[in-house]
Amino acid sequence: MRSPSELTTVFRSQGMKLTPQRQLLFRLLHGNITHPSADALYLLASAHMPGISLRTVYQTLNDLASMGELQQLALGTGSARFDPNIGAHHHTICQRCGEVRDVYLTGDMPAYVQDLAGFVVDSAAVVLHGTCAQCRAGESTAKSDNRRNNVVYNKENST
Amino acid sequence: MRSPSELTTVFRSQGMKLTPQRQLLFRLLHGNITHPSADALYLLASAHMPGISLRTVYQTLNDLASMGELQQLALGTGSARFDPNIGAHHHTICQRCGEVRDVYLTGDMPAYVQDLAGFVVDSAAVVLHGTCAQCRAGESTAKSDNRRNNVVYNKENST
DNA sequence: ACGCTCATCTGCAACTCATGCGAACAACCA
DNA sequence: TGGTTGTTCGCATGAGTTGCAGATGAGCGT
Ligand SMILES: [Mn+2]
Ligand SMILES: [Mn+2]
Ligand SMILES: [Zn+2]
Ligand SMILES: [Zn+2]
Repeated sequence: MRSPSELTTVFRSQGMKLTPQRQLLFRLLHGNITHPSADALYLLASAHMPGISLRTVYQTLNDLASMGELQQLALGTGSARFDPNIGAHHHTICQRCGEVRDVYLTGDMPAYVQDLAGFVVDSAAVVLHGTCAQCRAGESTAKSDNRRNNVVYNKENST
Repeated sequence: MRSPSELTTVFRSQGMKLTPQRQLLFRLLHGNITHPSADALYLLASAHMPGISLRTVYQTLNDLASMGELQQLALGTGSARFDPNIGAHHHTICQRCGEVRDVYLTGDMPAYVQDLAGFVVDSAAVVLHGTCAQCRAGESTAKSDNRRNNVVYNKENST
């Protein structure tokens, strides 16, 4: 995803308005490596702008995704995850706490044993399911519903 | 997934009952390569046993999945897909019609550029997003909601 | 600065997919 | 055949997401 100031230019050039809600979400998403869900981002945004609506968060996430500024990940955790890192990379997901982290693989996909019967591949997604170090260390810190905890406001984006 | 007769033995040995609903679903799933959703399987089952409930289909799919007889795929198409093929393999998914097909890859995953920071991998899933041959051929045959059509009762399992 | 206009925001209803629940049912065994 | 108990079914509920329409306000021309 491009920087908030670059997005400012892009949005203006498309006749779109620069609302405080959008500006906040731009800042919260830029450089965010937590792969937040819409709800997680909503909680985070609410701390900075009480009253912002979940609907607006969804709206903005969808806008950014359809503009190609965000990648939408469907990892089967119940809710979609959004990723401002739109470069080629893959993910690990902890089956216990839901944390998603980036993984960069060497080389390309292996060759196919069978031909794909005319199927044309647009993109390949590799998802490594497993358990993160923190969850393996202690059960006490890893509750079943701490999926929201993995959204940590990274200092770089702080006001 | 094991054969219906094998599952009969397994279920009985676990104190579970062999209802007609379960027997039908065993037959409809065995060798089924369409990766049906619960709803798609429900529609198929309803043709053979009018009155069977969607709830029972979900129940049986979950039972089989937790017994390790089925693989549950979260491909982000809106609903979970169930796969009686529990061997190591991967999938293509057509972004237009939702068709899911098996893909077998040569060799193992590429080595990781970065270490996984203590993350222990249980399984790796590769999903190739793209467009199937049929959808590329003609728009006319590929409506947006023909996701249900991809469940074809394969002759081998016919009564 | 002011007012106009139209994109946006917000709250709520609706929708899809999946599960919880309890009464009716029926497979299995004695 | 009758009783026990797992199963089925219908409906309510829940999570996640989108549709909708009135209120709001950003951007622009004056
Ligand atoms: Mn990522
Ligand atoms: Mn498969
Ligand atoms: Zn974890
Ligand atoms: Zn297709």
